[in-house]
Amino acid sequence: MATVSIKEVAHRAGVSVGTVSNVLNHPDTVAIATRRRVLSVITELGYVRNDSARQLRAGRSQTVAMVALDLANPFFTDVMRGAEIAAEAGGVNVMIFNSGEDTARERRHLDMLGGQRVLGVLITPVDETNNARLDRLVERGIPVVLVDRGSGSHERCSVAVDDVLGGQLAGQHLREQGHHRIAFVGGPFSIRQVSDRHTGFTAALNDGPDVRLFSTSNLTVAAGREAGQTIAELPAAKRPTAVFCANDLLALGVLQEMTTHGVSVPRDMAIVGYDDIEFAAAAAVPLSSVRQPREQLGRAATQLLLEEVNEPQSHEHRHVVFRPDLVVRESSATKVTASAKRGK
Amino acid sequence: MATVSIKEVAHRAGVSVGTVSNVLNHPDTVAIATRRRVLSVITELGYVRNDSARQLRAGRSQTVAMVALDLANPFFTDVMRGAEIAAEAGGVNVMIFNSGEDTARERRHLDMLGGQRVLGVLITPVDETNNARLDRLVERGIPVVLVDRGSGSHERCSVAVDDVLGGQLAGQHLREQGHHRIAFVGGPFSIRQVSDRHTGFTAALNDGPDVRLFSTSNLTVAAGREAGQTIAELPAAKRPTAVFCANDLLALGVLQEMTTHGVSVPRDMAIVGYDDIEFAAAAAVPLSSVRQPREQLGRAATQLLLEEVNEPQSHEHRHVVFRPDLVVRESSATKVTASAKRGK
DNA sequence: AGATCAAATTGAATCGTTTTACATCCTGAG
DNA sequence: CTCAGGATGTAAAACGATTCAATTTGATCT
Repeated sequence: MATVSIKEVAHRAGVSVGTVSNVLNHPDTVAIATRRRVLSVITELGYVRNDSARQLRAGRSQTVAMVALDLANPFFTDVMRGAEIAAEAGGVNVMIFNSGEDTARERRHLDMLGGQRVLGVLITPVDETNNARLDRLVERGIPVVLVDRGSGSHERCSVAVDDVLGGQLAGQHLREQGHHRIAFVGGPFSIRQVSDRHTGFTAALNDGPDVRLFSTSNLTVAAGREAGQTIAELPAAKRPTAVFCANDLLALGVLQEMTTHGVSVPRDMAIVGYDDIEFAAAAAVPLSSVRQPREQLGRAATQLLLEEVNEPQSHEHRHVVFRPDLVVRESSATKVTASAKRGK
Repeated sequence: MATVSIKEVAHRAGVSVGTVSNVLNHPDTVAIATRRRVLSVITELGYVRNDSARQLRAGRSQTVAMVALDLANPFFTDVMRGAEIAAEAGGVNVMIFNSGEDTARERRHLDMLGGQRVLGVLITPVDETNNARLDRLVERGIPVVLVDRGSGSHERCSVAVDDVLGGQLAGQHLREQGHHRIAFVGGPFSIRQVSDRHTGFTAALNDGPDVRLFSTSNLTVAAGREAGQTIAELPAAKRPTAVFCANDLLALGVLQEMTTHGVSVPRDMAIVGYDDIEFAAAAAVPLSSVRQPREQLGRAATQLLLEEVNEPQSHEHRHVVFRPDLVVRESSATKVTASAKRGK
């Protein structure tokens, strides 16, 4: 309960507070004997530096904050992991906050971070368009990096993954497998990711087969099942032989419905998802999926942030765009290479 | 860039710093005209309180920390959500940290939290046994609440869910369904949750059928599939007609393998999982599962913490144990009530 | 011994708030 | 007209660390 300060340590060690501080921050400037004495008093009293005082003096903290859109989504926990790794390498701490897609909560968090004088903020904002609060942080010298929200803005750095390319990869793959009747399952198109993936997908098939669109109202397994049922009930001759889904949840729903209706995957129907969530590999028929380098995303974002923190004047804002890649598994393999590919 | 302080505001408003502080903290003690003037200067200059200074003065922050064992696990994100709700109600902030089951990382986080003088800590420690660092926090007046780690210790509060009871619920349920050959899939037993669930399960069946044990080396879908294969390949006459799995991932693996081997669920085989993860309801055959009140866990933990913070002297440490409940879905329903029960 | 210089240590100022004891002003009661 | 006492407002002292100019100490060289 008695919180012990540097002054008390100094007194007990028979030195001045300045010396104690030096032991902590510039150990090489203090004589070895003194250093040892001070250190032993420190452990004896259980002294712990008061970071508030430290930060007050320094003018800023040693912490960056990540404000995630939805921590229940594994995408963000992976990004977080990457951020933690990069932060550790840079000698700073990461504090995680969760906006839960709630503007008010996001606002509260940002205000608080401003008051805390954090080093910088990594954020996937709820609202892509109105970022006044972020601008205010930047004005006050707190750099902000956007994650997975590539507003081409030149005001700040951003990291993102190329969703158009992701769609293209899926399209090329299915085309190479010789499919002619192909469908896209996904929606709503107001979500940039969805429309980008669709755009890339159709582009890859532009001189080939038409893409039939099955629009969904959200990105859940249930929605996938609904679409899957519609598809499975089509007469076999008109039914697509391949489906690309805007995310893995949809794909899993479609897959289940195919199984239920006796449509064999991949023989009668190839399926490709997006995100490569953990369950993709663990599905009844392991699911092909477009993988995003999520951890890298977090690492890169943090590195950009620290760069800006450390060289504010020479820093130029950059927009890093990563390439996703396609993980082919049984659900879309022409020849079922089966267990060999059943990775994790 | 020019970070503006209370002094500047005071100067521009033609008052003393004390008055500005009062406007912020005791608005009713300052004349309405002055208050307005000060407030307008504040917004004009974009002044933001420096929390470091505030905390230094106050001796503590207005933040509680939650150190999660593994944020990639939805269990903890739900607990987190509960904690956030309760914290908000109590007027404090929550900072989330992730130890990722890594002792070193946990240690670093705890040290940092000590330095930050947080109000209190919610934690699921990596190591159940050695909590010296937690003791040190407590000694220094920072209360700690254990989450899902019910060390009967009288040193601190804890919240947990009764896993023995959870196992019992599953056992009773399967017994009521008239099953005679019953199996338990799970492991390793060094994990308390696993052994508790097993204990409760066998207890519920003690005067009835024997429980055949299929031990796994971890709690993944892959492990579940392995066990499922073994089970499915038993001659139908000796094969269990019901399986209780130590968690949902195992259950999903078992379910897949049954489907593959043409064993109909639930007709030939009932399956019950544990955790009620989001995918449980979305599985090909919606999965019965034992649900833990995870959000409540977080809420309760935070409330205990805040209680201890606010009344340190009168506070008595408590151990709150929640009751899980069984969600019956198709995978274990005698009569398939089908779509009616397909709720998310 | 005295001068010189590097190494070690000190003391005070500083960061931005909050708080407390005190001063000032004003109003209305006596 | 005076005075008590409530409203307002102020100045200065904390809070705990870091830093920097100044000082002391001690060793080395002549």
